[in-house]
Amino acid sequence: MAIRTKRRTAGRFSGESIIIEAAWLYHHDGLNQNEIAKQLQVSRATVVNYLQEAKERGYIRISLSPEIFNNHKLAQELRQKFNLQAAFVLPHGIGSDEEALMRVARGAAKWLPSLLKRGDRLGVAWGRTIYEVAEALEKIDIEGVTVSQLVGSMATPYGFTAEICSAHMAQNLGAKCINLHAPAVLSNPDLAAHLRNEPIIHAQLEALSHCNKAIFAAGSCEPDSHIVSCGLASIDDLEWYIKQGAKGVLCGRFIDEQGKPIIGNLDKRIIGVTLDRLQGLDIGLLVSQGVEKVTPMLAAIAGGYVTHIVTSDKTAQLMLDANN
Amino acid sequence: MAIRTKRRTAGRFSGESIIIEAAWLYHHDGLNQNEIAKQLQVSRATVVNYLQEAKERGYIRISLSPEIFNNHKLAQELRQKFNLQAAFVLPHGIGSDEEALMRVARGAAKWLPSLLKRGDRLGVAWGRTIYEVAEALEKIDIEGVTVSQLVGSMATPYGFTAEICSAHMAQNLGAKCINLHAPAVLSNPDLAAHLRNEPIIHAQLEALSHCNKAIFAAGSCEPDSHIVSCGLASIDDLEWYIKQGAKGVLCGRFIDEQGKPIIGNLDKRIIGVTLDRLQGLDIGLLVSQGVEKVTPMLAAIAGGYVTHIVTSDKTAQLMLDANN
DNA sequence: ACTATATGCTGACAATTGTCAAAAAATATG
DNA sequence: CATATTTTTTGACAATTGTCAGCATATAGT
Repeated sequence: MAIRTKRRTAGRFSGESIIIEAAWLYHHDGLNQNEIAKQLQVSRATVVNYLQEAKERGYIRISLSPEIFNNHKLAQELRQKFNLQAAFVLPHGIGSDEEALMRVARGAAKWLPSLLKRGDRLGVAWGRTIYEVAEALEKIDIEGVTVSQLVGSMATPYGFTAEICSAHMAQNLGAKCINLHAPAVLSNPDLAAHLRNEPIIHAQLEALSHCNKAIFAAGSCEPDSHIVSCGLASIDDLEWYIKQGAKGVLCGRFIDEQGKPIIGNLDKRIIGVTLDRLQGLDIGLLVSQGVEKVTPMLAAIAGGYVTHIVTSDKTAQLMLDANN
Repeated sequence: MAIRTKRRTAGRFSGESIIIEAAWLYHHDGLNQNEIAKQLQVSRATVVNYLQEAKERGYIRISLSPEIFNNHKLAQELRQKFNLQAAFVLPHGIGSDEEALMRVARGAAKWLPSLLKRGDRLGVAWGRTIYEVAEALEKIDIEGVTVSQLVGSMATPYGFTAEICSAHMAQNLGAKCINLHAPAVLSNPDLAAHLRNEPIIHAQLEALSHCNKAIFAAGSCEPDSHIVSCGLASIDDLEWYIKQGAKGVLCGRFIDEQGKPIIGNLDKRIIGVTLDRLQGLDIGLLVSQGVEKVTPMLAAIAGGYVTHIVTSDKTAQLMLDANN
């Protein structure tokens, strides 16, 4: 009785499994299934079976270029875990945190225009990151966009102010710019209250409270935090807020783990948007990067201020690893 | 005038190039082009374009499992470089040369049946490798196959002889076996000549000269070569042939670099096939493996005796690297 | 501002690939 | 040695994917 191999062997060219031969001809030599069927003397349907088996056996690996797609994967995971509309994860790269920040800022700048459409009113916060986004923006022109400065101005040792952030952004977006002609923080609550009632300031605050989109960064509550080094808060202020459970800073306001604003002495002296105005926007774009920003970012997300996010892969991974 | 990015940006989910998003959805999430088109708000034709660009840009890598396909690739290269009908390259593996020889022999045994069809007359040479092939053959039954012993018998220290090689092979193939009832080498040319004219031997030699397929190994010309250790040739014989340019041994005959037989004292005393009979066969299956076999194998191929080859990846690579 | 050129997008059609039930072949079983 | 069971192959059809000419939009040049 003739005993033969069940499955046909290729024989013709390679002696190896006909499955490997089919996979080779298809993926390496680029033949189509008909040509392969003819060459291997089987039906085309059989070639389909062989190719599927080659896939199942793992002979063929379709890998998505990791450095490109890993970040995309992280973005999807961020999107899912935090219920965001969209996320953009950039490679941290091998360089310093400084370089990563620049890359994230450039990424946000590249993305921002496609998130805006005519008639939008964009609120712009202030900080190093936002400044770099504004600088990195290529000059484009979307009709009828208005940019609003979300917090008052501040003299900084860095040479950039809230005014410059929003002005540059408006300039590069070809947008109208509404600045907030007031200091970010005053020494005295009463003065702040009076200033808020000044007609010009009142109008500006009114305008920014009608923004439908906003771009901001998360600030950390660590002692070397920006909010202290720029002079907005004193070390004592910071310690007080931390004692109250502050986990981050958003537009000059301290927030707790759930993203709820912590109202304290400082808040009464600040001229700027209140956080309730930043909830439920069409787009709340959080641009931040770095280990120390993870907790603040999570808090901001928990508070419902964020619909879109731009960050680095490293930061994204830390956010995903955080067990909450 | 509104200046926008030329290509639509995905915006919706990832901010990254829409091309990456399309590639991701297609290859990772397994969506089809219609679903992707709907999701990205473009036509399906555009999705096709995106996917093609992703391929061109190298975002998607389809790699063929190297451990599987490398040998297939080597086989193809052998086939091409040496103008062979087919090649079968087996992994040398991490073990000893002994193990590799066994693997190659088993590979040849697995392949051989698919190379035979009814009515074939298969010439079988002799040697360690061929013996292992005969042993490894699974018992099958191809009608009307005849196996011929290509060279006379020889007492060997290994306990296998040309007779056993061909007999086992015939047995496992369910084939008729024509043995050569004579010693492989005689001490005296005249005696050999007389023996060749003996009717029974003459008939057997006549039979084997009508083989249409043959299986053989290549022997090396090194001092520890099998042809010496088995007693077919003396060291003096070997040295004489090497001086004449011998590069290998095929069926007991010395060949030069071009595969041409070198006729010497020994040839007149041998009972066995002459090499001219091994040229132009339907199939000449060379089964050999090992560094020291590279030169003999190349010589055998140059002589036109080989249409099919079974070897190890290591050996195949050396053959391909040889600059001729 | 207007036209020229390039680039990207689309719809309609062509080609390729996937599915599935049934036939054929191989193997197991009574 | 006939029959049952499993595996492999196949043909016909369905779904998916690829192509290409023409259209729309963007950029460049004057």
